[in-house]
Amino acid sequence: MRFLKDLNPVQREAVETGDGPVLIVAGAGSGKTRVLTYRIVYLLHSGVQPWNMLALTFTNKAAREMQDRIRLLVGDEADRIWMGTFHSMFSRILRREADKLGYSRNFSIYDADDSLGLIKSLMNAQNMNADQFAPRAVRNRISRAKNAVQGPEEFSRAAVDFLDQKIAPLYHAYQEQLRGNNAMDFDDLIMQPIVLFERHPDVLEKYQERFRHILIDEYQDTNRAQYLLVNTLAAKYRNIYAVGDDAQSIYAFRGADIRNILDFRNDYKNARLVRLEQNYRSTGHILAGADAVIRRNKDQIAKKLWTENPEGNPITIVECLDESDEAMKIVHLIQEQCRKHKFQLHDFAVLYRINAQSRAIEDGLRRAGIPYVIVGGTAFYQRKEIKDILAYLRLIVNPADNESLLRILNVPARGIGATTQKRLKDFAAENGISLLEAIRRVNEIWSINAGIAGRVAQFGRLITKYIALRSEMSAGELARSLVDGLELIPLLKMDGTPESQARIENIQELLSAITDYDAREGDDTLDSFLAEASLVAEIDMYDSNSNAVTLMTLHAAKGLEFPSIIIAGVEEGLLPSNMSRQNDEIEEERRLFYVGMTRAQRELHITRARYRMVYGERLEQIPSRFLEEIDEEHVRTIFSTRTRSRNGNQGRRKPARPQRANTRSQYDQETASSYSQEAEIYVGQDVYHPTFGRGRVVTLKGTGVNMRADVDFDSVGKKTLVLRYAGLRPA
DNA sequence: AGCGCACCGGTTTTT
DNA sequence: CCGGTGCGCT
Repeated sequence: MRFLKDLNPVQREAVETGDGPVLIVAGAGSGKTRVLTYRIVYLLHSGVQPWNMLALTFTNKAAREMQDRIRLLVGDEADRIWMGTFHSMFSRILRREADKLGYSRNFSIYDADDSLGLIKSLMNAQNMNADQFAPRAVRNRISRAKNAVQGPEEFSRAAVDFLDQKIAPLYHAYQEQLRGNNAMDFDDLIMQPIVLFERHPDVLEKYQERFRHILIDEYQDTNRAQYLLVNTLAAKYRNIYAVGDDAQSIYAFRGADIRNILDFRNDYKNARLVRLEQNYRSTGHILAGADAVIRRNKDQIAKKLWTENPEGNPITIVECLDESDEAMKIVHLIQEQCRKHKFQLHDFAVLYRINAQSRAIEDGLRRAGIPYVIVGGTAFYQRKEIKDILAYLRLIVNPADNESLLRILNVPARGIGATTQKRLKDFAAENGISLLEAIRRVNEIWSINAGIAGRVAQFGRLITKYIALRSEMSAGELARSLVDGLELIPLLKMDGTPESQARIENIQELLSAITDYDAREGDDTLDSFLAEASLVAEIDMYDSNSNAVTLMTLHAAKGLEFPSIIIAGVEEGLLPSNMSRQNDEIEEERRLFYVGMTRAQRELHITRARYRMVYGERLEQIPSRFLEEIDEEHVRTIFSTRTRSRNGNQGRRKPARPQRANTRSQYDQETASSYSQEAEIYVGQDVYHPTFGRGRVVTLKGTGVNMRADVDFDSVGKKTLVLRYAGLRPA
């Protein structure tokens, strides 16, 4: 096994360790991904069949990248390993076994928004005052219960405080509605498999035999339900290989339970423990500074990170006046380092605590003409126009999905309002039928007058038509025909605003994504496309090769690394967030800061502002307590030299040099978009597409993952393709 | 009955 | 600066 020579002795021990429970405590930058990858290759070499492994990662992107690396080492065998997030892997299992749980295999997956909509309508139906209980709070409580594997009954029995007692019947009703809609929420994708395995020991045994080796990445961020699920699945062979770092546990708010990793050796007696402590990523100053911060936390698995890397430059703390000054200083930092270290734009990431911070930074970058990509914010699949179309498609695939139906019943506007909706709902409830069924029988509902009933019936016929068309068309054709039939694009065109133009482009992008998915995956793709679409995270679409600075939250940065990191807004109230009061929450914020610091390879800059607009009010900010925790020897501080008076004409700064800013950004946009580094596609090039054959690139639009090409094909004429999906090759 | 407009309130992080 | 809710108009 030649590849083992790429590993240091400890990594090698981690890779070659025997069967049974294993915990790899992998410090930041210690080669965790490499160990996990080689462990899988090692298992394959020792005779384990690829289909006997289940590898669970934190993001789809991580899974994809790992699969790519394994493929380079062992070839196509890699594709037979089940590798993906908990949510996508278990939704696959659930689809196969859905009937055993009283669902059918075409169930819908509800995201947090869909769940919230359902909870709101339940609260309305039960005349619960939304002022008393925030629907979001109810949803979060239910989600937490599910993460702790509490079904409605257990929850109800355990409910002691007032709020829980109020929520218990809602939880019950919510779960019933989900079942009625043939839908699962995110948490169900973990909890329902547990239920499945409890009720059907034969099914459990089938999967225990199947997945004899289970590997889990980012183990510190698993929740109780995930722990239990893996525990059940691994009970027979006990080959559980968990990799994680307790110091990087940052998802407690979503149910992650750090005890899973801290107690691993209690849960699995005679588990082997390997500590990866040599850091290959960061310079000495950065690592020492980060270590000084994280040392303050109690409750840790003992470890001491070290590195043979050079000391490098000290960590720089840049004091700024306010958020726009901060943005300017970030621009300067980027420009200066590009000159000094020959860094390129994709070598930089700007990290922040909350998405709202990106606005000011974006403004600064835009003004300087520096291209950037944002990870997070409003994810593509969360956009209204996209969710609307997906709701149509979901309804077509799963006619029981009342929630999706309600979303689109009046989109685009058909003159079917709240009152009519209520009447339809009542009729459906009285007769125990789905909303779509009620719509088909709208003539029997006397309270709905003829004019409106006509429009309702028309909607019913539309959906019925597409349900029938589904067996005759590919998913791509169906979606395209639907968008045409709804006349969404002409409707948006009439608006004429830049936003509606962007929406049109988003819709077209969605259509190409479906078409390309079709071309790749073959038949029955609408189901699986919809399932995958609900589970993509923004980070999954992130393309690190684009010629742009990356902006994202500290959470999104987990698992990534960049030559140069800038952490913005390191102030009390922001980092640590003022939502965190108790000590364990402060410790989580500290871990978050630690995660951010340890993303840096060569340069780490931290900015903070003395004043910041919060709630439309200019507040004086105090430096984060975490800054003092970095030993002085690793830090250099640059104080703000500017005075407050300059801020007086801040709002007027824009007209001061509009010409120059505009030309610059136009220039950059052009250079950025006429050439795609990743695919090496440029305008005028002859290309080859797996489905459409030969063609020539006419134009390129967008940047990064959104980059699209108009290609003139010999076979089918002109088509717009999203490069990320299209698989174009230079011909 | 539905739609458009104005105000108000509430804001972390996300599979 | 964004969305949701409530009111008044059509």
